[in-house]
Amino acid sequence: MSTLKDVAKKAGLSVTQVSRALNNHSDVSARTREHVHAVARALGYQPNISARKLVSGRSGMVGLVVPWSPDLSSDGLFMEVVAGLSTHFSAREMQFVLHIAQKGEPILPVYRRLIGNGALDGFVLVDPEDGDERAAFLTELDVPFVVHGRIGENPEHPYFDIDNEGIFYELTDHLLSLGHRRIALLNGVEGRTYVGARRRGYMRALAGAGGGADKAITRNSEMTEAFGLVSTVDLFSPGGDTPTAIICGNVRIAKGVYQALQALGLTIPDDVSVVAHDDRLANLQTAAFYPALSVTDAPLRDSWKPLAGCLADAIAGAPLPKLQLIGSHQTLFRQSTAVPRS
Amino acid sequence: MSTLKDVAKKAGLSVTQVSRALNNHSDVSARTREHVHAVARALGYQPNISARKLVSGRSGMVGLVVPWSPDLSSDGLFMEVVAGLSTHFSAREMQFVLHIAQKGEPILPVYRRLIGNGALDGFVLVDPEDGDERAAFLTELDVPFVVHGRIGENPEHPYFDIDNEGIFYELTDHLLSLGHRRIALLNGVEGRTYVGARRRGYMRALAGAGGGADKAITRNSEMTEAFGLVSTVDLFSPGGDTPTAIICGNVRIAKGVYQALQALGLTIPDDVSVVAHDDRLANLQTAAFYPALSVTDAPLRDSWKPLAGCLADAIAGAPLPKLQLIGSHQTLFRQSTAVPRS
DNA sequence: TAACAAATCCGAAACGTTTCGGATCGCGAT
DNA sequence: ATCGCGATCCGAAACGTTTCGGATTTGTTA
Repeated sequence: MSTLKDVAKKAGLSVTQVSRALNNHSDVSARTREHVHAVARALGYQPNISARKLVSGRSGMVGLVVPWSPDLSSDGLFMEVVAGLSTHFSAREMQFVLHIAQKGEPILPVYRRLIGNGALDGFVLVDPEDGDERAAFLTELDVPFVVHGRIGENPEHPYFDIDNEGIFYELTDHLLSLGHRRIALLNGVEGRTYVGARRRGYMRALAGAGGGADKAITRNSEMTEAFGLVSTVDLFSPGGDTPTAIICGNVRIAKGVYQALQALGLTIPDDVSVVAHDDRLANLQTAAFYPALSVTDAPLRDSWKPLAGCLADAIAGAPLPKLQLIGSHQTLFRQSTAVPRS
Repeated sequence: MSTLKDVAKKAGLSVTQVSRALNNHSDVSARTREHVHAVARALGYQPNISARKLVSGRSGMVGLVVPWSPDLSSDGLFMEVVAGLSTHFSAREMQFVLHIAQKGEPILPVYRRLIGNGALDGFVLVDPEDGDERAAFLTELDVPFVVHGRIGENPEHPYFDIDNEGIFYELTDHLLSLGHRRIALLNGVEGRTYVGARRRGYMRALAGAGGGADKAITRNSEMTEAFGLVSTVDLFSPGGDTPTAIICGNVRIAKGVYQALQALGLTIPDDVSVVAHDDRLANLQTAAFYPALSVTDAPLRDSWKPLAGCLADAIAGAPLPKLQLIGSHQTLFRQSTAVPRS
């Protein structure tokens, strides 16, 4: 491995100037900078991140810590997350490392170890929960991190999120404006921050509509096809809160709902309207549903790049307002919604 | 973060002696060593691995590099590997980091980057293939690594492996000694080192037996239930090399074979004997098969500890013979094997 | 031509650890 | 008293990088 000194010798410059040249610093002439870069490339020079970290406090390594759980592997999602983040940090010449914590191991000490030995510059936090302890802990220790989602009302932390509340307001409002008054929401597991945001959007829309629409009908569960199927059957069982429209937390749920409604002999959208939010995770083409599913569309895949950028900026010391990002979404209303049967 | 200097000041000793005390070096009295440890604990001292790496050349971080592929997540195996290795490196106060390479990205430059910047001390190599380029590359660069499996005839690299050849010799020999002469082997995908080893064991046993047993009947594929099912149907189709016994690369294959044989109206072990190697990965209880499946048993879960130990020793500079380990296995012959129908 | 500013460069210190070579001390043997 | 030895300690150098403060060169203006 060649060092800065080697490059300096070969380029006929001081170590100082070579360092500045390679880091594209200001007071080095364009000519020498190019020359230094050329020499460095020729020698296959790579900066030693340990030395760099020691003096500058930055190693360029960031991490993701996840507790081991069996469904890490079952769900294809996790690998998608890792691959996506890895890709975009690489593009910024940063190293992304994954640390799987042991089963049942408390998570905070893991962060403490990883921070204490000074290997990592910052962290990505996924699957935030209400009152998330990790964010509080890292804030306390003044360690940079970015959250995929938002924790609490007015978050003081860097994040990338989509407007979950707004999206579910839109979905609910769309159905309300068609005339629906009994609208069910099939939401995710209580405790996840996005689940609360989605509920708030739904409630806010209901509260704004007249005509006795303020009665919430919600179910919470892991967002699976089975959940959609089972809760639809339940909702339409005698004595139930039979809704005229169903909002699904994702497309998988919607698939279960479609199956259940077909089995129950109910048609979409004549008997029941169905909408969903599509994160594009499952390989389900919503346009190919029959009838074509009305959705709000916000690919989760689009998160990794802004997340990586946000953490990089946070480490570089950007001010908070620049580190709070909201992704965009599209509204695609198709054939699965209509005015309710009188 | 408190440093060595802080600990030294508080303990009333020199930095040198504190370092030696914490690393359990020889020329420090038992009393001071305990004292230093106590002070360090009280201060929550953690060594800065960057500083350590810089001077000693060791960071205590090791890595696993895997190319991204969709079936990383589908198969539960991968997470099992990561969690297992992570656990056992943690136990040795080492950091285990996972690096997912991008889809289709050539893998050697990834290693080069990871080595060049000096972050990692060594690597674990999994899923070795015949003539594996990674091992050659790392050997060339003189970077420590351990292979889960063996590459080539007389490997010059550290490894932990099971005796695949011996195991499949045993399985084949067991069937031969019962009188079988037409024995099929349902093996994994050609190219993986263990697949070759298993084939060699099978062939060696066949070659040693008389009576026209030297005709190999083999199939290669991903080792799934479907593979077992399909190839059994194929083997017993008219004009096929109808065997009297089947050796399965794992228990999933065996499950498919059982299903196929039942569908074909053939009974185990009267019409066909079945054996398998059990790596305990799938949650299939071989004793609960009907009839109970004869297996060789070598839990893959038992690999992570020796693998971690082997890499740690390799980094510490242990001689090669101490770094080439073979795991043990058990032979459990049960009710799925019998003498062939005359 | 002198003076000054801008551009470009460099030496040396610093980060936190390990380790080499030597220092100090007590103590029994010569 | 001297020597040697083991046990225990310490100062200083080194690892490869960034950065502070100052030095040198170049170009421009009075």
